[in-house]
Amino acid sequence: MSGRVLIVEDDRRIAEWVQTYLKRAGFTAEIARDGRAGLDTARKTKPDLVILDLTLPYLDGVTLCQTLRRESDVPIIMLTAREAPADRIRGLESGADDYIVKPFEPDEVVARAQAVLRRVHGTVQEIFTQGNISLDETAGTVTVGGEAVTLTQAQFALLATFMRHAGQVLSRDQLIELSFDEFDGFDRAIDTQIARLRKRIERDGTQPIQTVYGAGYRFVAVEE
Amino acid sequence: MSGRVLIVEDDRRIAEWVQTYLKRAGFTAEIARDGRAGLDTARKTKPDLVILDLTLPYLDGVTLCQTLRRESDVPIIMLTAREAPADRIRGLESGADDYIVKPFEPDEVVARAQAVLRRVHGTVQEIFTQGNISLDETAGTVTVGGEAVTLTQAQFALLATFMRHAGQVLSRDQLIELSFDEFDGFDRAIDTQIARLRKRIERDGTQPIQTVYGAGYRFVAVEE
DNA sequence: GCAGCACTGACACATTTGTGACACAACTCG
DNA sequence: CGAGTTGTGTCACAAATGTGTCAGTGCTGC
Repeated sequence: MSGRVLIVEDDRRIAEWVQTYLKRAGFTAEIARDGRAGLDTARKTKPDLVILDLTLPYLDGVTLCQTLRRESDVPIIMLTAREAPADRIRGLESGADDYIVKPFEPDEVVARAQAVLRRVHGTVQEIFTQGNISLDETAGTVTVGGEAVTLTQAQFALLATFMRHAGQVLSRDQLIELSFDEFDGFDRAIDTQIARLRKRIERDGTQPIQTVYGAGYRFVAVEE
Repeated sequence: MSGRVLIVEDDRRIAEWVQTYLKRAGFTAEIARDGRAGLDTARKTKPDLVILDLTLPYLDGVTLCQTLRRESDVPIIMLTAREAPADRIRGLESGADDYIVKPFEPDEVVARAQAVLRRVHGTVQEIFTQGNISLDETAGTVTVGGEAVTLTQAQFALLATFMRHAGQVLSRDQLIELSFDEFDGFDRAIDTQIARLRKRIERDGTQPIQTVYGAGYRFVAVEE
């Protein structure tokens, strides 16, 4: 379950804090620093979910929320500062699907985000393309060079993680953390899965998954 | 990814408790007993992470946090007593990256410390460029004159240290301390690694890594 | 200048450590 | 039960790293 989230929040620290936890939970998260930027970004990137601070420069949260509501049915979670009940009401009236009161636990944000997405969509659409490999999270399909490839669940999750963090070196522990909810086994089990995954996605000598000796693995796009 | 942690906490018992667990997890941990000492130590030793009690003698946690923030971007974890939400907000607003509510499990401190370090070193893309050499810590890649170069872990860590302290003379001991979490071997082993590193990053007579007789080595940028 | 010393570079080697391959057993799900 | 999937153990191989030795170079004091 993943999704593209837009965080509209003027306090950089809070924004990045939320972003981090969302990323760790498998989301892709973008930040807009004020209301106007938030509206622009939302129109352009069409995120799966918007997390919206109530008090924002240029264009306040309520107005932004109403505007977005008129244009799309993107789910919106409102961050309301203080314990001002009036704010919550205004938030929900303006069309938010849920609200979180500051101060909050980051885990709570993740949980609510997942809940809202599950509620609204059932699932979330995600398609990655890197070089000749493309992966559709919704459909659960992978194609290499246009040709369909079948992967097991674990291999699929691994590949998704690789494509989401293309170019980065990922340790076995990171791969486990990012790919599986729960995992029991030594980290060497990853090697086996990587080997199986390689067999299925490598084409005539290309090496999309590189071994970084002593560190882990790295996925890089392969040109046609 | 080294881990030197500074613990600023007036309760000796708690401080040593945390210290023990951090050390066991592979960190190097130092303790300062009050705010002023904390500030001094932080300035002198430049730790990778500061764990900060909110209530401190001489200089309270919030003030210390703000001061540190102005001077550097060292990650800060705040220890907030009890469940005072106001404290958490003040903590985060003053620039802390994360907070932990007392009473806490020592394992939690370790986990958060690792998370914060991962976050800071991981998401913030660290790319150094000096002359024709550029190094990407996230991707684990090095290019010289635009051409990719593969290095081993040790050589990569060494080069990263050099680029981080470009122009400075670094003794072998300093290089070891700054580059490796644990290192077993004589300091002459560094010579071998330097030699191997030079072979890979020198181009037509340039000497990015200079030998300083009797003192150590120095990295200097090379013009095109 | 020059001898003597300390330090560094080069290189081969042995050890250690990490990875790939593969077979097998446990497990899951229909 | 049966097919497919997944983690583990083992082995062989590859890569990396520290050490030892020796030659060469830079300093120092006379």
